[in-house]
Amino acid sequence: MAAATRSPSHAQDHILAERKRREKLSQRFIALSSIVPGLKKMDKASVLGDAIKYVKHLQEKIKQLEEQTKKRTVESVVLVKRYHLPADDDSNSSSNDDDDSKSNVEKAPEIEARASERDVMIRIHCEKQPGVLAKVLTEVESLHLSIVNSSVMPFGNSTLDITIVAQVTN
Amino acid sequence: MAAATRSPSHAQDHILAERKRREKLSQRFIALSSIVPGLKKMDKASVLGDAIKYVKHLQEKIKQLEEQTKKRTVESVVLVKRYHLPADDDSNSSSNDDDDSKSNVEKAPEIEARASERDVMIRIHCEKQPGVLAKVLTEVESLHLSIVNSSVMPFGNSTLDITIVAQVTN
DNA sequence: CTCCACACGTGATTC
DNA sequence: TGAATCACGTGTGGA
Repeated sequence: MAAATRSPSHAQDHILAERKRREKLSQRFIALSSIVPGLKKMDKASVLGDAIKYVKHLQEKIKQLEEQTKKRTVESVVLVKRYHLPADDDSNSSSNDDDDSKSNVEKAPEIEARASERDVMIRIHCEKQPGVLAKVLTEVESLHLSIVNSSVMPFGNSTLDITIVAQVTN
Repeated sequence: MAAATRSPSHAQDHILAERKRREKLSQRFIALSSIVPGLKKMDKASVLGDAIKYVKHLQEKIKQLEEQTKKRTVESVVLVKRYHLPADDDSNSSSNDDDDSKSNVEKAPEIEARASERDVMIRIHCEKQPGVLAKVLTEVESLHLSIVNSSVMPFGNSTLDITIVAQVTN
């Protein structure tokens, strides 16, 4: 009850440890205040408060941006159907997993087709991948089509625009 | 120097104020730790450290998402409406239609344009006419565009599909 | 029993 | 002069 902390050697140890703890905290406070923009008051309370407000703001912004990108990607896939590569398992795929931090943004290729007499035109706007042209061509030829003309154009950083004209072989 | 805190009435006031300040800080700490996901240690130091790390992560993510949306937004397809070429044809419409085997396909040229970064893609689906390519190219070049790639494909009997990739020259 | 983290009261400093 | 903030040393309680 009376004398709690004896052993003067460890007493000084305690005060030293506590001093170190405070220093660490102060350091973290400084670090936190350095990455939060628009800080007017450097109070500990203000730093914490503004940091909280800032984090909430960032979270909200991220949510909005992710919705935007999701909508955008879905919005530009309206043209034809979904592209079905062979050799892929068909699964139910109604998984309701919520997001992880990094969600892969999948871009569905836009495919447009039109026919006139014996000619068929296929236009594909997709991501630039090695071997995609050959894959598409073989895919097309595997049908009743003989390719008459084809053109591949790079567009932007990572996009390809493939135009194919083929004729039906009956 | 000697006696600092006079007025014993205000002495208790001081300790009270300090107590309130601590309470506010603790409250903020709790609030901060509640919005930072994946917290294992509830240490003040750990809360601060993880909050710092989390804020940095959010900032980085926002930067990436904003870049993505920028590209996506610009890349959206814009279907150009009826483009009236400076061709001066007074249409003798409707009167004597020759016996077409099929219904009249739309004669107005379809023009589609999309942009990504500095690249602009223009696709024209129109009737096959002599000199139409040169006309289109000069038309495009007369704008702020330098042509990077172009392709012309015949399609069907009397249709042309022109694809042009150009870059804005500012 | 030894660490570790916390809250407390208190003196000093600043506006 | 107050009011408000800070760092310090210390006691205490939980792993």
